[in-house]
Amino acid sequence: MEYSDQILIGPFLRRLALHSKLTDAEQRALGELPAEVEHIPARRDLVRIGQHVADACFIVEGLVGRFEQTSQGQRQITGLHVAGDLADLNSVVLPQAYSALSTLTATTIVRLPHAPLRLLAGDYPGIARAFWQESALDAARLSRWAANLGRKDAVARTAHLICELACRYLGSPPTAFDLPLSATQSDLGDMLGLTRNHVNRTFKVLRTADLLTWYGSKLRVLDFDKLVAIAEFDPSYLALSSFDANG
Amino acid sequence: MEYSDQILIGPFLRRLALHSKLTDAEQRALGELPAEVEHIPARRDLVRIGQHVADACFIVEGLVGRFEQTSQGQRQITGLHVAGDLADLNSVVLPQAYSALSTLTATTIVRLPHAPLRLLAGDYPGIARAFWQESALDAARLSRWAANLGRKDAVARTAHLICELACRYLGSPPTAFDLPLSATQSDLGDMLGLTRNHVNRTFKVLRTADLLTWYGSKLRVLDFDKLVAIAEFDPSYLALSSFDANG
DNA sequence: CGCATATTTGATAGATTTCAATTTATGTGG
DNA sequence: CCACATAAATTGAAATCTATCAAATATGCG
Repeated sequence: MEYSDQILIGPFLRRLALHSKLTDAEQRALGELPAEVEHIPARRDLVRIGQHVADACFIVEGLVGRFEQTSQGQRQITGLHVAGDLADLNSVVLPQAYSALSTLTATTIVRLPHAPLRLLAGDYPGIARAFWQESALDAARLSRWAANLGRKDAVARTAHLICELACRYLGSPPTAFDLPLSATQSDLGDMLGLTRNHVNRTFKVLRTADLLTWYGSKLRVLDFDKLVAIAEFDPSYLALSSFDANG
Repeated sequence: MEYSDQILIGPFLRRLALHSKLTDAEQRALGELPAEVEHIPARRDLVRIGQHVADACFIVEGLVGRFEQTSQGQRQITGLHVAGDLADLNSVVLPQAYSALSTLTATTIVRLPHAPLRLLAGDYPGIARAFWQESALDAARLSRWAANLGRKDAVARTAHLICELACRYLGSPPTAFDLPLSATQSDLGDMLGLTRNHVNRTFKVLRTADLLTWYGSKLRVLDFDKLVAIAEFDPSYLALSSFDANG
């Protein structure tokens, strides 16, 4: 165990508390969960489709994607998890995985066994509700992600992805900033439902319009507001405190 | 009140019991929820984006869609709810709606106020877990829906939609059957991320291949297995008992 | 340096949208 | 039952977007 549990789970606790009111006892109970850090390289499966999962992955650092795959080997990323997310909390109530979970970058995680999570949810209604709410937010993000794939062209779709990621990384709408998006353009294609080839062209368009630059595997956003406009991005579905209060 | 509550909620109870074990007391408590039937015409909003919702909609009969919409008036349907679904159970923990909910056909619903649902979830851990699980299944369907939009062409996408709907209507994989899909091709376009124009052409392809017929607003599937093959459809994510057991 | 991987670019084919028009259903009032 | 109005389905042609194939250029790494 490298850090104290409290420090690890802290960001997630803050996130939960943001939407749900947790009593001191509930917060303490969450903080006492067993936690052992694991360092995982990029491009590794945390969960495979069909696997019977026995723990949920808390992301300490890094970027993790939710993958669907066709038999042809085609992949579609349907959601992302950043530091502070409890990536597959769903698995507590659905142990059989219907999507895969893979690291996009080198990632530090903590595996939280289902058993104590179930006990917590059973003993503390506030925790049960907070967990359920996380799944509901997951669904809200997935729904928006689907709308993106269905009804926006490559440029707007890409802009929307960048906006979502920026807000979730920073917790607030930024102006100009660096996004540690160390994913390849292939990965971006899997997120956007585009070929890596077309991702490249699309980024070129955004670069030419002076909306962003792309150096190394880091993205610098130059004009967030214009990206928001192109993407028709409305951050309220992310339920981040910086944007609006949420009951 | 037109029917007894038990009869109304019955299908949903059976669905819940399919995944989660509920005690007799829990089932009884659910059965005692207040229930008043409402008949709603096609093409009406049950929930608008941004609205602060105070009850969840149980679908007794009909077809309801989850809508995302762009400012340009473009719409994308990201999921469907059929008879027996508790459509926006999510709203119990996320009262502010991030997606709209609209009827696609004439629909009979029961509005279940949040307050008693919250009490039930607080008093009975089994119910809390069952509700959470419904949200998790919602997320699983949304993820697959997104993958569909991102990585399949019009024909495969359409085939997949039909397969999902068929399985959810019938609860089991059918051979040849009628699908009461009384949605216009425009609505289908909103589901599939296609123009109504291209939906029409796509159905023509499926018809020409003798996979289905389309008369009135009813769909007859002629070759379910071939549709499954085209769609690369794997029903396990629907967690219907007829396909596989689910922990 | 040499290799592997990722990015960039070009040319072409294919899929889908858009615009436009026609035909076919569906409903409504007389 | 008919005439009419309206909405939906069907079809066509052109424009646009994206994928596919192929190659060239960077970039990182041992």
